[in-house]
Amino acid sequence: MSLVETDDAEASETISLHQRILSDIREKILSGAWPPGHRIPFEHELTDEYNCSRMTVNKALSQLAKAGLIERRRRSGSFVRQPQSQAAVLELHDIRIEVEALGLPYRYERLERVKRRGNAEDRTLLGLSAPGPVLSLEGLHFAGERPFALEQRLINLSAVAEAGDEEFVEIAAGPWLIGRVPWSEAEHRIRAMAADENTADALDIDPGAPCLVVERRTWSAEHPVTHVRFIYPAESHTLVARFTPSQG
Amino acid sequence: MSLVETDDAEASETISLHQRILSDIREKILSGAWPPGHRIPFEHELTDEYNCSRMTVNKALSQLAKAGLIERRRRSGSFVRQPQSQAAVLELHDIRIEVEALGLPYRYERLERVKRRGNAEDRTLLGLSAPGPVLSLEGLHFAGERPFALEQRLINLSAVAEAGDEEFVEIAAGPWLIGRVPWSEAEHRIRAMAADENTADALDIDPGAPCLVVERRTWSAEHPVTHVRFIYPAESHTLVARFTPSQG
DNA sequence: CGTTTCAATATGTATATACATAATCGCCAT
DNA sequence: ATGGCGATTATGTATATACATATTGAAACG
Repeated sequence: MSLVETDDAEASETISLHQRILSDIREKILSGAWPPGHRIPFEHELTDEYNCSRMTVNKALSQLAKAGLIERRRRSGSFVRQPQSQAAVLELHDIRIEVEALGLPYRYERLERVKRRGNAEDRTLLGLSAPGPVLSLEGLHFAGERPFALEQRLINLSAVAEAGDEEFVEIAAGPWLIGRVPWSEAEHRIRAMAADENTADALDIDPGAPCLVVERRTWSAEHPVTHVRFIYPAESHTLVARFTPSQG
Repeated sequence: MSLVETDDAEASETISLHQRILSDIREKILSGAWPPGHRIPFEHELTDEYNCSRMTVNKALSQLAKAGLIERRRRSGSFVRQPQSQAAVLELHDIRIEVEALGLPYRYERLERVKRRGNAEDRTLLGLSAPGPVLSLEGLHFAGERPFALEQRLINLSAVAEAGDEEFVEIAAGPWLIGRVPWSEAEHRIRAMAADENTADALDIDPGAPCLVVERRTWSAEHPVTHVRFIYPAESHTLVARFTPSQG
């Protein structure tokens, strides 16, 4: 592999030329040295600068373009783009992980489990057009002795038939579904809500207390799989989302 | 450009071979035809299947690997990965856009503007180590006649000196900052909160009513730029985040 | 003067080739 | 058996080359 030794005497890392070009340009843009609208050197100029072939430069620039940092125009060149609509990446971990990250013991407890033919509300939540069997689950996630989150879930049994045979007494359906369902799409809705009687009771908070609600609908191969609603007491949880322009 | 005609008699699109390989494999994975753990054909096999060079196949597979859909192992081949921790992309638009998308007239009204030497709280919020001048702003975003969101913002004047000369009476600082600051990083925190006296008063809701709070800290070239807190009455706003496995 | 045409140019896609690297398998010697 | 060693193999990176395509600027033309 043709690698490059950085001139740093102390820590001479070996990174690929591709990576070097990429991070060089990225740095110029993020530092503001090349402001939005600035024309990036032509491929043939970078070819000279880095003493490499055009393909290598092209690959790096294409990647930056795909990441949205630059815009490429035939015959004109490549230009630093105007910073775009803030899009942030929200990592939604398994609740067990989140709780354990707090250094607290995790426990799950099922409250309710009902198998039924999906009613109108079920079908709306799942996004099902035709009626079919669904599994409705309610459970509590604990951090230590305190309720951490209330989970209300619907599973489309037409899509995941085996789920109908599971009891989900001590394991939540989330981890169970992972690994049983292939790559899927998801839509999340995040909002605030006042705790109703049921919720307040389950979470051991006052009725009307503010809660953070995260709802997730999941599809696999175009078929609805599950709808889940997590309700967190306001104090217990903050979502964190990061935006970093195209790490690559 | 070497393009490929799809065999579809009706709508013969011309897409690049690269794109075709990419979407073919993507489809196989998302449909579950190639479940997690499945070994993808070797590059030389795909080379045969698509009758193209290894470079073309390699580029496509590398892209899928970068997107996290597959994992590549030297000497062993490429494998479909286990679906990862759900990471969703959260689009955070300008509030004006959001309001206008609702078909309501938008208006911004400044409530307060204070220039001061950053106190301890300011510095914590901004992530500033040294003291320095800051601009503190409070304003209301209206959708029609109803308050839509309360904005509380700090701007690090050491990073954006010109902001000190702006009044921000009728335009919010957000749109003003875009275009004046180069590409930046951001961290968002999302939580629920009960409205305090001030907030309830400004938003014309009951004290204690649930609110959705979005806080954003922004850095440009490692320097803190601004900290902003948006407070939405629970009814007025839902954040939507999507996860789609690697559109490319 | 406006319009059309054409050549120049930067990027887009693909090929064939080459060698590096990491991981694995099987062989061999202990 | 077992531990090490080298050959094999699939991927990783890079090159030189070729031609396609979109766009621009200038020349040619009416």
